Amino acid sequence: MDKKPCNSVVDVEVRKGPWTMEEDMILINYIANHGEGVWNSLARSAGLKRTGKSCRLRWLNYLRPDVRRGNITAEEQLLIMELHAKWGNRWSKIAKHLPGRTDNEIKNFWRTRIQKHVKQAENSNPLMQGYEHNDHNANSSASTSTSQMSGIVGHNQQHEHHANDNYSIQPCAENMETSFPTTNFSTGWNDNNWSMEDLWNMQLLNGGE
DNA sequence: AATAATAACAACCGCTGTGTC
DNA sequence: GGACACAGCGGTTGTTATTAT
Repeated sequence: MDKKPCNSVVDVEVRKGPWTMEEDMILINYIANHGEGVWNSLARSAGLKRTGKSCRLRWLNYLRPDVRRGNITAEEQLLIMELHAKWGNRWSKIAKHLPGRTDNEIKNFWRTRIQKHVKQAENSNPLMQGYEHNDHNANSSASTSTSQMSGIVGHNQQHEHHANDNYSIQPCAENMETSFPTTNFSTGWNDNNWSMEDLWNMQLLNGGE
């Protein structure tokens, strides 16, 4: 990392909140031409009124071409649970074993879906009580937790059918492959909701400049 | 149909580790 | 070795969408 005198972006006007399509385009174009890294200066050079941190996060979690979105498969769920049982909240470490998934996505998935069911299961089944402690104690038995959690996945499926009609515990590398390239994460259209395909198509049309 | 409650997700914040000067 | 800037991580919050009443 080189260390140059660097006027803080914070001094200037800093935009916060949801990214606009225009900002996304600027970021994509800039990275396509100059590559990623040195995020603070990137943000300035690209003319984005965002912090480098914000740019990095947006790129890593959302704009990167290899980011997979939506529909976490049953295999991925199991893997997440297994790795979480092993490592605890080491989201980035877990994410490395799930190609295309981001730590943020896995973290959100865990907190919003799995943890909820763990709590429910705990209330109805004392056997589950060891699991949540893995949040704080990553050394608990992985195999025990995982096998118990499998039941939860099944339960989860019943509630998640709207999100993934293909849920079934069977080898679904095929599912993953076929669904990935055409995955459209949009749930609707508004100023802030466009498909990555659109953005990348536009980027290509612009000739990357 | 309107409203409230809940779920899901995107983004921000604070902290820590690392490299450079 | 200390100061600084950047990168990365994990926790938390805010917003939007969906479901239930």
